[in-house]
Amino acid sequence: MDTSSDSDDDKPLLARRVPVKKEMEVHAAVKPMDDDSDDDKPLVDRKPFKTYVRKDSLKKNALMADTASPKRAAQAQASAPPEKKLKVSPSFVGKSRVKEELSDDDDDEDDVPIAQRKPSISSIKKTVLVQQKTKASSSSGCSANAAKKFLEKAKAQKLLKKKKVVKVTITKTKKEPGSGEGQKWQTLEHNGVIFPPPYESHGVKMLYDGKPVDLTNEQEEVATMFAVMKDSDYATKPKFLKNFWEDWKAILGKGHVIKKFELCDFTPIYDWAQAEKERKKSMSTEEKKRAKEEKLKAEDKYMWALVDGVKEKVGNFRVEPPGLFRGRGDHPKMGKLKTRIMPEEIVINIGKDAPIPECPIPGCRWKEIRHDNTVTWLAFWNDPINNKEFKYVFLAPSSNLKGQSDMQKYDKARVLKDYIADIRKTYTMDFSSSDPTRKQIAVATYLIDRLALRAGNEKDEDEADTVGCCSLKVEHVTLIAPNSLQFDFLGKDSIRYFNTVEVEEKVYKAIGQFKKGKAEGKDLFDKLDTTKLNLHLKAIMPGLTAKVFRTYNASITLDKLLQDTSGDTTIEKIADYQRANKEVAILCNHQRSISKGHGAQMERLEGKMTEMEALLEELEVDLDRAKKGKPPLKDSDGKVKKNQNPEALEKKIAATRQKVEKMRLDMRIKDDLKTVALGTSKINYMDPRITVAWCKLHEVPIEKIFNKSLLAKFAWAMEVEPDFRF
DNA sequence: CGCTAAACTTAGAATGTTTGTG
DNA sequence: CACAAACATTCTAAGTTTAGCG
Repeated sequence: MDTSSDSDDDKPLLARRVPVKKEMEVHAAVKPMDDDSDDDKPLVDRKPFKTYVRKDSLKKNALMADTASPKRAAQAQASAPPEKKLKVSPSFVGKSRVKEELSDDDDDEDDVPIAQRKPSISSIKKTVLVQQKTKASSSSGCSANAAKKFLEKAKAQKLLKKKKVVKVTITKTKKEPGSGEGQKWQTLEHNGVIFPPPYESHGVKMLYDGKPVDLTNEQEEVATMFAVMKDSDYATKPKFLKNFWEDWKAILGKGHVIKKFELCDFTPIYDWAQAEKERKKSMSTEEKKRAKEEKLKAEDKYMWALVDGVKEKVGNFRVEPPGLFRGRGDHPKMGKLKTRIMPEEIVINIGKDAPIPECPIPGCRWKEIRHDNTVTWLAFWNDPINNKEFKYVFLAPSSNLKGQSDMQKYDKARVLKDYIADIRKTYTMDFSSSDPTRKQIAVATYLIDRLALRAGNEKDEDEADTVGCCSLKVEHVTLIAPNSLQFDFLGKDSIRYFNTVEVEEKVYKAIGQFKKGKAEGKDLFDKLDTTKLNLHLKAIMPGLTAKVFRTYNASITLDKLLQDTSGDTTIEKIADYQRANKEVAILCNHQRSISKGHGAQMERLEGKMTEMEALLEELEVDLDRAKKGKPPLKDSDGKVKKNQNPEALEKKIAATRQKVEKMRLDMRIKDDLKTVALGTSKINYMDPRITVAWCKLHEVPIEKIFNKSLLAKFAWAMEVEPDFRF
């Protein structure tokens, strides 16, 4: 595989992450790793197989049956034995309790209002269960000695391995904690959402044509939103300015003195805001702490929900404050006013028997109260920028509900593993299909599989113009003879995907054919959209959709790369992990912008480096002279250096050399990673069980890899065996 | 079906906090 | 101890997929 040349593959792989503006040569393809080692041989050589859906693989997958659709679930279960079991370690059941311990260490006041309420019947059962299990599994706590415990446990696990594996098997169905069809919960209590404070006027007057102007509160509020963005990139974008001006003008009203945007001077407001920032920064740590505590106390009741009697963290309980829309990339709506959301616009979802949260703004009421236990949201409102869309309030990633569905996501990807060989064979055959739709599906699937492209839905006129696989346009792919393709397009978040890959002859030809006779701007895959593609994928494997390939390839790549890590010390092991993580991030094209201090930081390191090298040279001279018995030279201040024996000098030289080497390496890593975002794949793509297992096997404390949030989010994955393979 | 509405996952930037270093 | 760099958290935009309807 082309991913194998470990020593120098960093460079070519990295070369792809090109900052959007710069052009750069691309040297190599990034390909997902997998264990199917014959995969890069011409796929044609493989024996074809008969049908899409193989009976033997169908039955593997009761668990794939799709969560949301009762109908499909029923079908899936009809064709597949429902007694498919899912292994769950005992502590899984007690997870929510463990999770709380994990995330609660900063405020142990569990019994805030919400928790005081009587638990529902089902929750009593659950709580008992939870408490029983807690003792057995309390090892994944996040306390000071957690790392030690983790290691001890890992060691024990390693030794005993097969022995005490008390696996509880539960029947896996689509139903979540609750029981009915598509039910997500039985009881749900929460306190609604918290609103941003009302606008407080600062009374600072902006200038119009050089003269101060009076503004109403509302006018001033919007002017301030704009003023404070002076230093951001948006302030230079014409579209942003235009959209802001349009919305603000409307608020100013017809007869207002302010007529022309060009005559507006917001600097007084900007200066005030800067001063305000400064003032806040200069508050004593005491004051800051106090303010923070107060805020926390006021918000505490909104932070938690009771789901089936279990206290769970709420994700985004804060209603988004008004502001100017910050769309990414070339977004047609950037700069538009995102208006303040009022309680009257908010729909609350809550258990039938739960008290309805009091509306925090006096004299207001909620838009609607629902009791829908087939969904997981606690509240939503219409997005003021795009009224057809919604903003939801969900539980935090550490919640049971989210954890369950996260695990299902990875389990689904693991099922794909059983199908992937056949899927690859099939699409390879279909590269030469005479049915044009089939051919396009084959090529699209190939790209999604090998390049980890996203599905690529159609986008509206009023969104940034970005694409994914199905929505690729003719100009996004260039043929490079003899058989390479160059991709250059803006994907999600307007992040550039720029990559040149060698592909199979047939793919190369097919792309050429798809492009032929089409003008720029035309769809490369004209017979295809994500719905059709996913429909096709579902026919191959229950629950299979385009995004599963990304999860699969990310996880399998991590799994593979972690197989042969060589680090001895913990530090080296962590570096090994990060290297693997980096590969995955590159595969998924996860980028970040170069931090603003990066250039300067590198220069500073460069300077230090030169310094050290100079020192090294000086030491060599000293050594030389010392060996010959000559007295040492004067140092830079003109003083005579103290005499040193050759042994000491040699030691010092060796140490310095080592330091220089380490620095060189650090610098390279820093530079390599300047545009690579490792976090996204860790949070969303790499099965945490791979990481946990690897940590156990290599006796690396899991805390070195997962921060507090991730530990809480991945509580469900903590008990895997050290020999877990994705 | 093909469309739109709805619900949920994934994403990078911005902001806040901790840690390392001189 | 001051400052910056690293790291963690928050924020909300931008995707994917599913549901439901005519």
